[in-house]
This record gives sequence, C-alpha cells and structure tokens, in this order.
Amino acid sequence: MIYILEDDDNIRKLVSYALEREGYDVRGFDAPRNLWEALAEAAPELFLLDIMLPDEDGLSILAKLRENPDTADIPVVMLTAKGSEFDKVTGLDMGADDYIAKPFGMTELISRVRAVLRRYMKTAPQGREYKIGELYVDPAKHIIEVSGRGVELSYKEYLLLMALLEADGNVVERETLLTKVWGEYYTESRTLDVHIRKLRVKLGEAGVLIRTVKSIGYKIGGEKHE
Amino acid sequence: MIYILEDDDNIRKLVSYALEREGYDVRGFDAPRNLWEALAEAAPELFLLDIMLPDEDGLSILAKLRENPDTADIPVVMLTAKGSEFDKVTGLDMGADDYIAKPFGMTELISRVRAVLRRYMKTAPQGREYKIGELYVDPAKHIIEVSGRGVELSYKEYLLLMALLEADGNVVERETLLTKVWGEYYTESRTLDVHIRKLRVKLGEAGVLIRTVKSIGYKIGGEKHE
DNA sequence: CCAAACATTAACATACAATTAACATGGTTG
DNA sequence: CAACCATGTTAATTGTATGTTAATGTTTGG
Repeated sequence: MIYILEDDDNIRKLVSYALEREGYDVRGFDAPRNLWEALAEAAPELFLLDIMLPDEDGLSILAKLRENPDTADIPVVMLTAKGSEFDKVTGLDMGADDYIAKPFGMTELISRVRAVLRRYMKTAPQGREYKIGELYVDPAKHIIEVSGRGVELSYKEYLLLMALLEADGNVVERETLLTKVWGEYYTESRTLDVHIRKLRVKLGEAGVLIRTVKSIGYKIGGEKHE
Repeated sequence: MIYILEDDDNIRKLVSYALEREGYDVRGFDAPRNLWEALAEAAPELFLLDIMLPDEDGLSILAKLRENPDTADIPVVMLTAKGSEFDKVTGLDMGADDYIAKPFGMTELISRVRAVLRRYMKTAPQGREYKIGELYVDPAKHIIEVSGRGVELSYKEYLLLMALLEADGNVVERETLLTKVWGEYYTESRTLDVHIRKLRVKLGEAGVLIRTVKSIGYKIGGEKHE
C-alpha cells in the first residue's frame, strides 16, 4: 500500500492510476489531516509527499513521520514543484529517501518508487520471532530456546513446531499438521504422535505448551479454541 | 573514500574538488582498467560512474561491481549525459542507488551523494567488516583473519563465507548457497559439503562458527538474542 | 608446457532422524 | 463398569543427510 499526499487532484489521480497499473495499492489524500486519520488505521509501505501543500508543508509532515516510531522506517519520496536545489537538499537531509521534481514522467516515478521499495526490502526484517512463556523461536536464525538454553530440533520436529506457532494458539487439526509436515501423501500411523512426544520432551519445561485437543489436533500456548 | 570514473577531465576534477571540500576522500579514474586495479587494493564507500565511457560503458561496470561480493553492497551513483528516461530506468533497475543527469550543479551532486551515503549508513552500520568471535573479515580489503593470523581462501571458499556472513547469522539454505556460489545451474553433488569442510579446516578454531542446520542449510555465528 | 592450486566427483562412513509395530493409558459412554 | 477409541509411550528397524577421504578433472601462472 502506497499513500500519496498531494493537493492537486489531477496529479494525484494520475499518479494513483499509474501506480495501480503497476500492481500497487494506492490511497490518495488531498490534505494532511486525512492522512493522519488513515495512519491511525494502517501504515503504508511507502509515502509520496508533495512538498508544497496549502496548510502544512510536506517537510514538516516528513519530520512528523520520522518522529513517530510506527512510521519512522517507512520510505518517503518527496514530490516538488520547485526546481531549486535548496529544496532538494533540505528534503533529502530531512531524511527523505528520494525526491522527484515536477513535472515528472510516470515512467520515472514508477522506476523511482520501485528502486526505493527494492532498497527497503533488502533491509526489512523478514522472519518474525515467537515468544510463548519460556519458549523462544527465531525461524530465520533457526534458534529455539527454552529458558535461554538452546534446543536442537530435527527437521520434522521443527516443521511441526512451526506449524503450531504459525497458528498462533489456534488448534491445528491432525490432518493439517500431517499435510504441512509430511506433505500431501502421508500414511496414517502413530508418526504424528511420536513426533509430538519427542518435541515435548526436547522442549522440556516448555513441553506442556503443546496441548492435545482430543479428536481434533494440537495447539500451542494460549487458551484459544477452534 | 569515493571512487569516480569519468573520462572527461574537467568534470572529474570539478567533482573531485567539490567533494573534497565537503571532507570526502576522492580518487578519480579516467578509464575502467585503472579502477579495477585500485579495487584490488581497497574498495571505496561509494562509486560515481559515468554512464558513457570510451571503451566499456558504465552500466556494464555497474553489473560487474554487483557481481563481485566485495563490491556488491557498495552504493553506486550514475552520471549520465543522456537525459532520456530510458537510460534512467535502465540504470536504476540495474541496481544503481541514484543517478544524476548532466549538467548538474555541485550542490545537487553533494546532496545526492550525502543522501545515498546516509541511506547506506542506516543499513550497514558495521562499516563492511565482520567480526564473529575470533573471525575477522574485511571484504573491502579482502582480508580474512582468525585470531589475528591471516587466512588464505580460494575463490569459492571466499564466496561461500561471504554468503554466510551477509546473512548475518540467519540460516542460508543449501539451494541459496549453491546458486550464490555456483550460479544458477549447478548439479547436485557433494561439492557444497566438501567446500564447507575446507572452509572449516582453513578457519581452524573459527571453523566451528559455521553450523550445519540439517535439512535446511548452514549458518554462521552465535546463538544470542536479547 | 609443466607444476601447483583448486574444483569436482565418487565412494564410503557415520550419525541420527523417521517410521513402524506393539503395547499402555486414560477418559468417555451407554 | 466394561468396552471402546484416541492418544501416549517405547524400542527396534529403516532411511537419509551430511561428513570425510582420496582420486580425478580443470585452471592458472610462471
């Protein structure tokens, strides 16, 4: 999702249209207050900010975005009608990730947006971590810890644990676990139970987090049902 | 240190002078081969590349820089005499971090260079060195040391180590390592294992830093999280 | 053009993970 | 309360990924 703040209706619509054709979700705003309202709901992946606006100028908005930890790391591209270098310098040094001088072509806009997003993707944190009681799991680093002590899991045990963690406390049906860990074609046997057991044993004190939901499947942590 | 590759003496000297006044160390090159020679010694923090050059064009140089793990992460700003959007797009999509269309003002140049460097600082606060336990690696100077003693690695061993280091402790899948080190078309064999082994042996006491994550791949470094 | 360094492959070793079978337990239900 | 059924448990067997070594190709630099 890209948020664009631009008071000129023509430019805003043109830009929105161009970006949407590229597959981006776009939401346009003609005044800062609408932007702030939308931000309360959800943050975008990128901002396009006009530097010249009726009431509040683009640079002070940029500053506010950088102050707020929720938006500080979201890339910002400034749109400026003034061609003077002074504005460019100021904008860049305030922490904008790029700027585009009007009038600009849509091809240029798109390539800039893409470039900024690509740079950002490289640094964005991908693998989230899980913490449930004494259990800590970092999938990206393949680290599993219970009370700070590392635990070594085999591949299937790991897949099983991940399947449960990803469900976020919801019950995962036996069949779902079997397909997720063993693939589409599994043969019914005690295999799942045996692996659940080994997982519980290896997790030690955190083993009790894995709960049996009889006749349905298993869940991890919390108290949620279905 | 900034390296600038630009065949026009006037422009090169002008740019060098402007950047030096800002406190940057600058080294100018009028032909690619001189640049490659200098790169064998030490890598810069940023490249300024002219897109139009006598023998080898700037884009192919950009491509070569991106291929080499020593320079792949160094920001590149393209200088272009052609104003057409096509060139800009191409340059950006090749992985340039910014471009500047000639004729450009020195103020703009400096602000762009500063912006790119600032962005880069955010993502690479370590300054392109790696230290993990007794292992020290400086890709820019191509130095690998274990407990202060220099270690000589072959090319593939080096690529392998870099692929692991760049992942920053995250697990790198076998397949990823194979494509990163051996290219898109590799044949499955024990090659990866053999190279991992040679790496571990050459790294001596630091060899244990490379950890096998069975059924997934390898990772380098510790277990800590906070 | 040869020697050395390096990369790859093959063949085998090893460790340990996955599966299965056989049996145990424990709770539910009529 | 007894039969039933789902799950737990254990241990033996089978299977597989990776480690290791040595031989064989392949570059490269003098």
